[in-house]
Amino acid sequence: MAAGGARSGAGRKRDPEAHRAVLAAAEELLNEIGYHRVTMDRIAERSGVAKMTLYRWWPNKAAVITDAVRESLAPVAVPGTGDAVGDARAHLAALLGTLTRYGDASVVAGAMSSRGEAGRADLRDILAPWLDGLVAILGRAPLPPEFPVVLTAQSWIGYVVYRVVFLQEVITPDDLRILVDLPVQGLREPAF
Amino acid sequence: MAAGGARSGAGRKRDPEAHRAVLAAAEELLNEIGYHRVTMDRIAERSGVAKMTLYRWWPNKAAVITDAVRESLAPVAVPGTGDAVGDARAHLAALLGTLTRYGDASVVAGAMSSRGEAGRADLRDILAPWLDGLVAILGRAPLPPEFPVVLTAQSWIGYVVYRVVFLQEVITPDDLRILVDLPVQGLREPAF
Amino acid sequence: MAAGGARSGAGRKRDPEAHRAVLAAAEELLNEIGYHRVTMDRIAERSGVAKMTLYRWWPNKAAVITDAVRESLAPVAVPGTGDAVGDARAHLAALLGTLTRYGDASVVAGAMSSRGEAGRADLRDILAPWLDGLVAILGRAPLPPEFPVVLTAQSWIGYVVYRVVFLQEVITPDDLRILVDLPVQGLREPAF
Amino acid sequence: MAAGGARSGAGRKRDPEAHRAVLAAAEELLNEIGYHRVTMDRIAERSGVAKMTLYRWWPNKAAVITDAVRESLAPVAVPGTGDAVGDARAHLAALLGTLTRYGDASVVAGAMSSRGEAGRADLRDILAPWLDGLVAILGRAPLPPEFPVVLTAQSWIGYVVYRVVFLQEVITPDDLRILVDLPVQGLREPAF
DNA sequence: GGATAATCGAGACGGTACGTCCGGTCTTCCG
DNA sequence: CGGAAGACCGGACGTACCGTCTCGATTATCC
Repeated sequence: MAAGGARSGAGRKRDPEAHRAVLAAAEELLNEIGYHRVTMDRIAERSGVAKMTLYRWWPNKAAVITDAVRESLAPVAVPGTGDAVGDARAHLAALLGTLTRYGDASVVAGAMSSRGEAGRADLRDILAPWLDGLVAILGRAPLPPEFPVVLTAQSWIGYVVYRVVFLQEVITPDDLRILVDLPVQGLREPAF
Repeated sequence: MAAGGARSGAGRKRDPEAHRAVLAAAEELLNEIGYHRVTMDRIAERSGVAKMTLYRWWPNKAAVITDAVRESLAPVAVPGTGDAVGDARAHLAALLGTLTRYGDASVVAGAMSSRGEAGRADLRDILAPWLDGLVAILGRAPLPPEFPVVLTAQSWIGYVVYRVVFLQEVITPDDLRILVDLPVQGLREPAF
Repeated sequence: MAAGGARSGAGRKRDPEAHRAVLAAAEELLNEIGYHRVTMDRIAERSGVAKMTLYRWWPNKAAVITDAVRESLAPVAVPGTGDAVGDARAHLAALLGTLTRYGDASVVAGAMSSRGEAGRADLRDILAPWLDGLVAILGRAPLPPEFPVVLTAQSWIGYVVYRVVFLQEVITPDDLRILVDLPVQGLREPAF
Repeated sequence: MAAGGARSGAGRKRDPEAHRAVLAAAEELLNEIGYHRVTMDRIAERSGVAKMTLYRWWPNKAAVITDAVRESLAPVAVPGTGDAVGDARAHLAALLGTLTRYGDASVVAGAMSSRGEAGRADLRDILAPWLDGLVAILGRAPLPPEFPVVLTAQSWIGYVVYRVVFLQEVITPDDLRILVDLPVQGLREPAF
């Protein structure tokens, strides 16, 4: 227009409450009815946020769920008792608990992946702290410098992901004990 | 009323060509446009088979895709050179090739899981030969009897699945070498 | 596909009951809640027909309503008592009744027009029988051959449409009597 | 809406330029993309006026368009040559030009009607000067006192509205000549 | 060979969710 | 303190896909 007027910088601010309500509703619904029955309409209804607003901030359903899951996960706390083997076991047990928090973790993971590189980045972001934690634990252990710390941690996480997320099998504490001992035992108790 | 008439056994026979055409079309489409853009209608159109016929033989889309994937995978050939470590590496490399055959393996896996227990059984069926192969290879190695053969094989497969399917990372031959050496090295070169 | 199979001409037949139910539901809703509150979803729900089926047979809401209106209108019966003036009056009164059948005829007409040429063709189709009727009535009257029969009929219909549809005014029987007498009176009672 | 106004004393004065810009933008858009594709957002964007400001002055979209149309229409000038028949023809020709100014006049009319009584009042306001003009012209003609002046004028306007707005037909000068002669000819040339 | 059955291609159908669009209201900040 | 900027709710839109359901035509088997 011609006369007077405000420049940019104006405009209503994004409602943080709406953002929070959406993620909360999404997470509740995920728990209650499972991924494939969660609907954008249902999220909108439950959160009291208009569907249009959902799509203003998230490109699609998978993105909302991803965000909700990430938000809902407790921050990863790395145990530090000094006993590397025990810490690793505890950390993996915690990861296991996280991965079984939602019934159909593999469906959720598939949904994330379906968003392409962005989705996989989300997946990496979610799993990265766990890897870092294991690496830190192993870093505190008296291992030879050439020990493949990262790869070991990856194989542990892989074991858990593979059995629990992919195959929905049950991992026992014993399994974790043996798993952690596997690469380290050669170092601790050299032979049989 | 009971005596007369033709009894069962009559009727047109199932067309085996239709079955083959469906799986071929499904696999092509999976390669070309990715899981979530494959539709039953598209499979029907491409294969020249009526949609109704699809549903006569498969309960749903995920089942068709699962079958198509299973069919398309080369039969698992377990190497048997006698060198357990080399065989394990070769076998894992082959698995790696299989898992990267379809761009979005994790989406497919998620889709399978979304079918519930039946889908996970399919997933297990597909992965079981690989596990069995590794177990067989390890069984031929000079390992102490209490060595956790199955768990070791699972951690290997887990490592590959986790990095390649979940995170879409690249696994190098070196990675595989280190991975396989990890649990075994303590046995071969007892101490430092 | 390869072997066996049916040729074209097959396929489930269009369900005539669905077609009928849609138009009935649309007409009911039009009467009950008015054009702009009629919704494709509501039509679908009321008729028990899937929304997708609506869009298979009609391009949009306006087309459905147009069809419903056309269907609901009683066939135009041209009176033929021999008294041209009386017949014309009766015919116009009937038209008037038709046009006030739906509260907001001009909204409906606007909706039809919004479909472009196709919609205007529908409008013409609906009004054409009324014009033809008046022309036929005038054709039976003892008028000089150069009398502008069609134009007269159009001016009569125009009068009714303009006042009743556009302005939502009330037309009295007296109005109609005077209207019809207007162009004819010069012929019947030559001068004043 | 027309005048509206700034209140007493304090505060910034209402910007008349904004008012003008809105109506100009609305009218341009109406010409360019047609009624149903004109949106309040587009009017706001084109005019540089905030949407909120639109709704401060006009109750809804139809009102803005109505105002824009009314503003854009040239003031009705009633011809007064003394020749009633010629004047009537000229006046109707001018009306015809006005009604065809916007492609989809019936859509606009429908939109106005959709506002209920208020909208129809707008419609009447727009058309009233034309009716008054014709009545004035007929009032200057040497007609018998009982001649239905208003009804005649209405039938003329109705003829034009019906054919041009409703059916989007073309009206020729000849049509108008015959139309006007119709009710009057009986008076001028009593019989055949 | 004729009746009986099962299969197939074609495609309409009910249902459900998607992602978009727009009308109209409300909030924030700038000049 | 008026107004531009723009987020927000509500609700309809038109599309896509799933899995079911007729059709009519096409084989096979059995009597």
